[in-house]
Amino acid sequence: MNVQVLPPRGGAEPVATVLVVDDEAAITELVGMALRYEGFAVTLAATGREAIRVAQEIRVDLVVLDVMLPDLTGLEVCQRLRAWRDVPVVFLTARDATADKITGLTLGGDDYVTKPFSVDELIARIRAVLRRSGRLGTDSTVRYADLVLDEDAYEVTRHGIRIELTPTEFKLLRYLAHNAGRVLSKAQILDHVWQYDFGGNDNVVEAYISYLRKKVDRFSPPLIHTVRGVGYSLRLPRR
Amino acid sequence: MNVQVLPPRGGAEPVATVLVVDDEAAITELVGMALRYEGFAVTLAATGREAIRVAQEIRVDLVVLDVMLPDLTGLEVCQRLRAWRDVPVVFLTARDATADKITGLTLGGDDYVTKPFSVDELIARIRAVLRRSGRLGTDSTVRYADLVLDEDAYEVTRHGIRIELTPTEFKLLRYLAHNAGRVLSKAQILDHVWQYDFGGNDNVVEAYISYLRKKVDRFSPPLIHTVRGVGYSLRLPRR
DNA sequence: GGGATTTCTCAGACCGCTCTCAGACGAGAT
DNA sequence: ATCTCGTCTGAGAGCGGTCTGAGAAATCCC
Repeated sequence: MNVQVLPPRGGAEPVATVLVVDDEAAITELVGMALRYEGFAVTLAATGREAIRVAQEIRVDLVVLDVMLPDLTGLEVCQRLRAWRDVPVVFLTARDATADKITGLTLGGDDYVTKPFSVDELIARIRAVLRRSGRLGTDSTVRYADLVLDEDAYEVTRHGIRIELTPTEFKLLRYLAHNAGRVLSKAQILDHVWQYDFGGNDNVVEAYISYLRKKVDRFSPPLIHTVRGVGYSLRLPRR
Repeated sequence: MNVQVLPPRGGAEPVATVLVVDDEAAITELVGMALRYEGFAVTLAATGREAIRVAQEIRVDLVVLDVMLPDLTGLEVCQRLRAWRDVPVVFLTARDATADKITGLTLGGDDYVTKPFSVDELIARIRAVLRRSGRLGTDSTVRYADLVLDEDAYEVTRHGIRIELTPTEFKLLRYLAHNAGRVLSKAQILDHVWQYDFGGNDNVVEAYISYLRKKVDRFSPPLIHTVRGVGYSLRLPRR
């Protein structure tokens, strides 16, 4: 029935160990909470030196690294880590970062995400980097019924027919697909899919659900269902 | 799961330990009483600091946390608790919300409920969060005779046939099902199923029982029974 | 810089849901 | 049988959640 792994991955061993480095506790909290829920083991650090110390003590599969830290720059931390052991990195950068600061960040299979980011987007990037580095399975697709969503190629098909989505539509559908069968409230969707500083109201979720329906549920059977007073759910129709 | 367990769960050990934090004694009293009745062990706190102190002294499985406390915000309390030990949280927020749009409340598998809430709704959310965090069985269904009620999917079936219910009908049936075999007065039902500030009269319960009968007791045998002068009961017919 | 695309807001329409009222119904008492 | 009181239920008003088109604002991309 449920295609995807829905429960928060019980007692089994973690998917991977992630070190989250940022001087803002709000950010490390946010990211740590979401990663733990997704089954990752998480360690937090507030400074570059602390990050390096931690990375030498425990095995880390990936580092989420703010480029602006109080003591060292993200690139310096990255270099010192790499001198010790090769570990993939996802950088966090300010939105207005100039191009020259960003170049070089994505070398070697790394990636970067600009603040303020959407939590789910960050996790998707983390997964993608882990896949590229061979630390996770290589399948980048999510499937539900005849819907196929390729997270690396940003492509969606139904019945094998290509569906063109805008970035936000894609993120919303990805979140729904990852939680297929589960009812998701508008607040939940806003928390995961939209940037963490989004201040608007949840009508925007209704609007995007409407857009998605026009594109994705043009085919039958409809997969996007409203549960009035509760939220939305991606699933096959029941009877 | 325990559904037919009717008495307020005798001497056995508690289902889980819940810390309820709110500066309004009326709220902590209300919630505490309901939780104890459901077999939870309950501790109350009126301030953020007190909550943190308590959580460090005793093992707590879940925290019910008002986002507006006199000393700290709910998020701050949450952050400090998490630094100490990972514990799931159900937040209480004001509905009118003077733009207290707090995001991220649902990120780590946590949830929130807006005031004024219905007591049973809050308890259902608490159960759901405990289930997701693996601190309770993972079965989200309640069963009685051929009636199955899935609290996560918001779905009800009888004989495996889907029954469409409105939100209030669903909550009422959930309350009846959790107390199957027991006679519940209209006042009791109003107190648990409706928001605690509901000002109307009992007739609304009669009306909803009537709706439920049309949908649920369309099948035989009838499960919803009137005990004249006392209340209602969900059970198999006698003799 | 300017055009195209995307995001977000707003407002209106729609319609399902909630709750009330009032009268019908029925059980139990006398 | 009749009365009384509690319960049931149809009708309907009002509310509120959801959907969607239109357009403003932001962003992207060449």
